[in-house]
Formats: sequence, C-alpha cells, structure tokens
Amino acid sequence: MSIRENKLAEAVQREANWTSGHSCDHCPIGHYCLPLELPAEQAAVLSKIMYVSRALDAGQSLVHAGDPLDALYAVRAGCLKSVSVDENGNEQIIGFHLPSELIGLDAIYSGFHSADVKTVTIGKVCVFPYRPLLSLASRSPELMQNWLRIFSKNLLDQYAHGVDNTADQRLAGFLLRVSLRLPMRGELNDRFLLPMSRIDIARHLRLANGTLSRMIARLQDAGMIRVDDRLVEIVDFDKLKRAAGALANVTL
Amino acid sequence: MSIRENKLAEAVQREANWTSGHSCDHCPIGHYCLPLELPAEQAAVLSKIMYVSRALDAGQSLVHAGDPLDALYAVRAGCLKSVSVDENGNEQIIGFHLPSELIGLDAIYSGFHSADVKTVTIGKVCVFPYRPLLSLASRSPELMQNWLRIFSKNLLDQYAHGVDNTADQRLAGFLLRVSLRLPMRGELNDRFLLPMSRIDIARHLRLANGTLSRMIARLQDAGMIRVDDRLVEIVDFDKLKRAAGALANVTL
DNA sequence: GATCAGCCTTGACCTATGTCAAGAGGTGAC
DNA sequence: GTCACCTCTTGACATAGGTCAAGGCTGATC
Repeated sequence: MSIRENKLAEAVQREANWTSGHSCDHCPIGHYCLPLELPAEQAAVLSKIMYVSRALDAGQSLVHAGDPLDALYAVRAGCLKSVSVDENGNEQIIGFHLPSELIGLDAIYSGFHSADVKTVTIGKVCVFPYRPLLSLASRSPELMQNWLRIFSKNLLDQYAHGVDNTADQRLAGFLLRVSLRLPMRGELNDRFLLPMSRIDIARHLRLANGTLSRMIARLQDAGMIRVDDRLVEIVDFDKLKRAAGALANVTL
Repeated sequence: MSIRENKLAEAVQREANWTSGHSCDHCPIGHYCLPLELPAEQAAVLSKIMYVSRALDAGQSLVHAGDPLDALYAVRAGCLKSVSVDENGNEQIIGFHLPSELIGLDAIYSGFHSADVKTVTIGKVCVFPYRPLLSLASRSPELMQNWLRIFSKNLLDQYAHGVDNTADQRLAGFLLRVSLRLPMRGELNDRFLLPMSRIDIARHLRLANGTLSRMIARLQDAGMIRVDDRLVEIVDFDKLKRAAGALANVTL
C-alpha cells in the first residue's frame, strides 16, 4: 500500500469514528473552550456544528502537514502534539495540546496545516468544521472575542517559550505553563500528571534527553519541584518563576 | 521626576503627536495590513477609527509592559521591537515589528501588554483604538478574517522561531522570515536592508553577540548569503532553507 | 515467570556557544 | 580635526549542553 493510499485509508477510518449528538452545554471543560459564555441560542448553533471523535489511539495522527484546513479541533480529553520533522528525520515538537485547547489555529493563515498533529495519550477531540464556525463567528461577537482571546493566549505562550534561554529556564517555564493549563481539567495546579514522556518534553524544549533528566534533578535539588515519574509537584512557585524566563510573570 | 511621572509625561507627549485625517485607502502597505480587501464602506469606517502617529524617535517607547490594551498599532514605517527585561536586567527581544505588521495582539488575552514595545528606527504607527476596532470587526466578516489570518501568521512565525535549534538554524530562519516580511514594503526579497543592529538580532535569536557575527560569516562562507553591514543578499535560497529549521518550508 | 521493548537516568567525553577583552571602523559633538 | 561613543568583528578561554553508551526499571507479551 502506498503512502498516499495509507493516508487515505487512515482518513476514512478516522471519519468513520466521528459521532454527533454531543453538545457543548454540558461539557465539563466548555468554560475554557470556544463556547465560553456564549448566549444560549449561539451555543446551540455551535453545538449543532460540532461533533466529537471516538477515542483516538495513542500515536494516532489527527492531521498531517499539508492537509487542508477543514476544521478546528478542541481537545476534549487526552493530549496531542504538533510535530514537525526536519531534514534528518528527527521530530521536533512544536507544542502540546491539552484539554480545552484548540488545534489548527496555525493553519488559518495559509489554509493548510503546517505540521502533523498526533495523539500523545489516548483521547478525544471535538471537531468544529471551519466554514460553519467562521460564519457563526461573524454573527456572534462573543464567539469572535473568545476566538481572538484564545489566539492571543497561544501567541503569549509561544512568546514565553521562544524567549526562554537556558535549559533550566525552559524547563521551569514549561512546567509553570503546563501547571496553569492543566488545571482547566479540574486538577490542582501545584500537583499534576504530565501526560507526555520525557523524550517528548525534551524534543519540545530543544534539549537532549539526558540534559532534561539532569535539569529535572537540578530543579528538584533546588527545592522548586518534586517529581515522581510523571507526577510533578510544584513546591516553591516563586522560586520556579524566578528560574523561568523573563515572560514567566507576565504570562502567568 | 519619578518613574511614574516620567511615564506619564512621556504618554502625554506621545498623545500630543497623534494626527488624524489619514486613511487606509491610499496607504501603500494597506494591502498587507488590516484593511486588506475590505468593502469600501467598511474601509471608510476603519479609516475613521484609525489615526496616525507623528514620527517616533529611535528608541522611543510605544507601550510599556503592563499598560492596558487601548489600541492595536500597525507599523506604517520603520521597525519596532517587543522587549522583555529579565531578572538580571538584560533585554530579550521577543520579536520585531516590520511595516504593515500589527502590535498588541499578545495583549488581547489579558487586556494588558506583556512587554515593552520600542522603536528600532524612527518610524510611524497607525493607531486602531481597540473597542471601535472590535465592534467594527463584529460587523465585518472580512475584517474579522483578516484579523484571524494575521493572528495565524504571527503564530506560525513564532512556531518557526521557537523550533529552530542551533545558532545557524536560527539565523537562517530569521533571515528567511525577514526576507519574506520586508518585501511587503515593496523591496526585493533577495536583497534587503536589516533595520536593526546585530546586537538586537543576537538578543532576539538568543545568541551572544560574537556568536552571531561568526554565524553570519559562516553562512556567507557557505555561499548562502552575502552581507555588507546591514545589507543582506540571499544568494542561495534553497541552501538557506535547508540550513533553517524544520518549519522553514511550511512557513515560507 | 521469562523475555523483550521502551523509558528514564547516569556517566564520560566532546562541541557549540557564551564570556570577556581587545581592536577596527563609523559617526556625531564640539 | 579629534574625542567619545557605538557597533561589529575577532580571539582565547570557559562552560552548558549534546552525543553516545550502559544499566535499571516497568509494563506488555507469550
């Protein structure tokens, strides 16, 4: 089977898994997502537009680089990653997508996705077909403002990520940002479970695997965090903030 | 004079310099900016909302970190930079703002600017007061889509900047991106004048001053670029692309 | 329960990049 | 003209972080 046929089969399989009949009204993370504080009538339209995927397997691709932008996806559960493969074939992780976050914003400019998006853990996404979403947004100032604010938040996070310089700054900043993005699922923000492997974190932070291990140990020794496997506890928030880059105070 | 009084005086001085009576209609870079392909009637409203600064001096501050978001600014001429100062007092440059680009997108999330914005060269900005802009956008799907596309472009550029790993990747990526952002002023894209100093570029690329010099020399020796002071000529576009990070092909 | 495959950590060593300092041009004030 | 100041380059050296390899741990499969 050629790559193209493979991709096609995959896409067909994926499509077969979508289910409708859900709604944003009772979604536990709707308050952090697109439908935030939408007037009832518009929320109903949004729910009608939207449909939900069946569970995505770990490692499954949601979109491929170059795919046309058909829809924006919101993470309903689990964790996904945007991945770009360079010349030498090694993956660089542009970013992670945690529950309630939107996938595909980067594709709006050109109309095509710029990177692969794969699941990190099993999960579900809500699908917002792009055209209907756009047309609803043009009738709903509230939805438009939510959209703009989400965009702005994404940009801010990227700024902070791009500014962080040293390895420990990057790790500290990353942990702080994740700790503020995960609570949206209802978890405590000083104790959370990282959904992704060390390898993925290292690829995201532009660090070698080993360096990341050492940096985690260093922050732990410095009394900022306590780590047990993927469970992270932030012991000293202020210290961690000071260890992070210049934008840590602003973004958080 | 206290810092606060100083800031106030500065703001008053700045306000005194705004002039109205301009319009986007005949703006040479309007085709790359917010008013792109707006219906005539809406373009007229936008022009009415907008006003233009008198020339900003080099080094002058446009906004300070923490300032409330009163307006979005579009660079009419010159170059500005978003600057964040870390614990140790050294400036990190989050990004540059070239003609036709929008300043303040990162402030939409919280309603407050996250960093200082200063001029790099003398220049002018167009001021779009935020509330009126928002209300116009909610009545103009075209304006809203421009806005979203601009947001998306910004995000993409940040992705590319954040993914670049080694010093030469970062420099190559930076040059490519600038070469595609500057032509909007009408310049050729394989020959352009960098508006900013090496020092600023180094601060933006998270590089030491000296390293940047050496990297420029290296790319030049490799036959990718030719540099004379701030004049850059891209000799081998493909080679430069290959030297840049994983997202170079997507973004460009 | 044994085997295997990933993940994570640790260690030894090496390279890219930072730090610091000197010097070469360019430019504006006087 | 000359002095002061700035930017840029270059060099010598130091160090953060990468590379590679080994070993421990855990979870899945049979």
